[in-house]
Amino acid sequence: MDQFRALRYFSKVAETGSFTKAAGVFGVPPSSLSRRVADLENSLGATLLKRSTREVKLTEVGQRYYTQVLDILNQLEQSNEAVRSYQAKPMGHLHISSMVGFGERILLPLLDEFSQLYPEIVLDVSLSDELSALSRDDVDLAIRGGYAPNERVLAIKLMGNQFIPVAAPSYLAEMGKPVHAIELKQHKGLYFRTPNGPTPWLSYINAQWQDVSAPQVAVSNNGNWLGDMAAKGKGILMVPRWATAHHLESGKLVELVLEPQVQINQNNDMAVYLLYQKQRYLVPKVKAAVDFLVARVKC
Amino acid sequence: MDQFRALRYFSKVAETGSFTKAAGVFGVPPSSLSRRVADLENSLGATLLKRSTREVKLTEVGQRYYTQVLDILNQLEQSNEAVRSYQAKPMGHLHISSMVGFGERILLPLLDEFSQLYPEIVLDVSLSDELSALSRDDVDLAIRGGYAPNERVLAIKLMGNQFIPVAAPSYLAEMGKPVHAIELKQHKGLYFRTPNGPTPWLSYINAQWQDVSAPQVAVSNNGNWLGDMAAKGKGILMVPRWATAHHLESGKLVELVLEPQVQINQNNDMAVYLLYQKQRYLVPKVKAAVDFLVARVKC
DNA sequence: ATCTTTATTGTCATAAAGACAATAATAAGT
DNA sequence: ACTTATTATTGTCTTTATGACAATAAAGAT
Repeated sequence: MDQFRALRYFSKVAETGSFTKAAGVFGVPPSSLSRRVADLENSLGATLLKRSTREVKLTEVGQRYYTQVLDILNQLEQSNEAVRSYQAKPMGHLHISSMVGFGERILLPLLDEFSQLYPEIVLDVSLSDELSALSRDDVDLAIRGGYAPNERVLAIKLMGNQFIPVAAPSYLAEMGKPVHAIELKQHKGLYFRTPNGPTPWLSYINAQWQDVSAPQVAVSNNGNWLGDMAAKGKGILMVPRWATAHHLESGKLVELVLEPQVQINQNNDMAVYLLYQKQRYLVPKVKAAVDFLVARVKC
Repeated sequence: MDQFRALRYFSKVAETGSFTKAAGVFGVPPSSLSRRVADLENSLGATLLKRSTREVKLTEVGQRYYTQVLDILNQLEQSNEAVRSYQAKPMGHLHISSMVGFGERILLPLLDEFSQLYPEIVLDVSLSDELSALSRDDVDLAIRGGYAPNERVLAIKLMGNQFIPVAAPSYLAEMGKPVHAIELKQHKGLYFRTPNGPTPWLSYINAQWQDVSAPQVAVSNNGNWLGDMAAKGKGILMVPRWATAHHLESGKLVELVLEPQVQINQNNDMAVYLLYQKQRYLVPKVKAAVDFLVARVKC
């Protein structure tokens, strides 16, 4: 039995819920699929699909098997793709998904140069703070603030992602410069909205984590706007150092040194990670992009 | 091309470093492996193996590919094994749908023991008197009163479902004990509401079926409540023997012996059936439950 | 109850893989 | 340097597996 074919047939039938539709995809008569799937079920000694004339549904085992088979077929396809493109030069679509802030400040400015280096690569960049599934999908490279989701994905730490409190000199002149973390509660706060809600300000005071968030003046998922608000003296903002470097240099914002430290997360080992499937490093376009980004960004 | 076969051949050749040895493992001539591996290389457009007469070595891509392929083949084998294991021992979700009365009185008390017997089965029990279509719903087992519905479903008669008239001694003391069925019309009736409406009382009098229903005092689809009403002397109730056994034993209700017999249906071969779908490959969890229930419940 | 859609089965045609012998290539032994 | 032995590959035929197409059966929808 051609197991590979049987698995593709089976998973397509499961996906479409119909032998006829799936047969259409492969350009063969439904009877072929029926026979191959029956062979497969026979070899496993289990019923994978509940058939009726109107719909085809997965059984319980079928559902489990389907999930795994889909994953296996995907991996195989990726491995094949990697080998096929092995000796070709970097080309084709490269889908990069990045956090918005990092994308705007760091990634996009670099990509011009990358495009010139590899003119045959068509860039497709998505900026979003939602964490997209790297695994089964169409994303070649992802840049995220968290850790690797599974062992098939490789994570390279690009840079630290420590959030620091900043404010405009004018704001500090008016409201006073806070020294102890607890004083923040009397200030005005500008907040990032992550997919999990606005990020609180935390500080480790008297052997305990305390929320020292100031009253909200503005909340947004747009870092630029929050930065501008802060520069206008509207409040204090917790922001990654790399995202506000230009404001710090120009003097529009200054870093607040607080005692004890204020963070937005109990573990302060936040970092920006470059994620990709390790089996895809063989694909020239992926390798080119990974190498390029690591060379340019990594501290 | 049977890609999995090609992959198995390829990886065995890579592992043994020889077409001849690998061929021995599969019990086919080396020429077959040579052809399949060549096909594979052809389809990938890359050379995976460096051949010489003395040894076969992996190329650089070949090495990468080999590692990934090995992983994929392992996963597939595991998935297949998982299915076989599922077919070998009772496990997974078991969805049982039962009539309310039977479920409460008989089924649920038994299921604790069943759970202990088969800890890997997760029970999902729905109690309802609607007759859910066994085929289209995701019900593994159904318990219903009535007759065996159709071909594709296997039905096992668990117990009789004959309805008998019962009343409280206090009620009989007050209202008199009916002897002939026709007298019931002068009594008070408690009625089940089935999905088809309240069940009438029927009796075969003078070679004719007659409705001998008493005026309705209460109608409900809740057997417990009707039983309690009857025990309080509110009226006469037609109820399955198994559902009122406890009241009969405690003497709170007594069975009425009427001439001629009173039934709720013209055919008196009502029974409680255990229904499950006939499958090509027997699912252990279903078999376990069927066997268990038959052993415990069947008279 | 009838119709329509859909999966399955039967039968034949076609394509793919295996078997076996022959050949070519290369490293080892002399 | 020459021979030998081992091993992969190629040619040809046979066997097996898959596809094609028509016919049948079953289940939901009208």
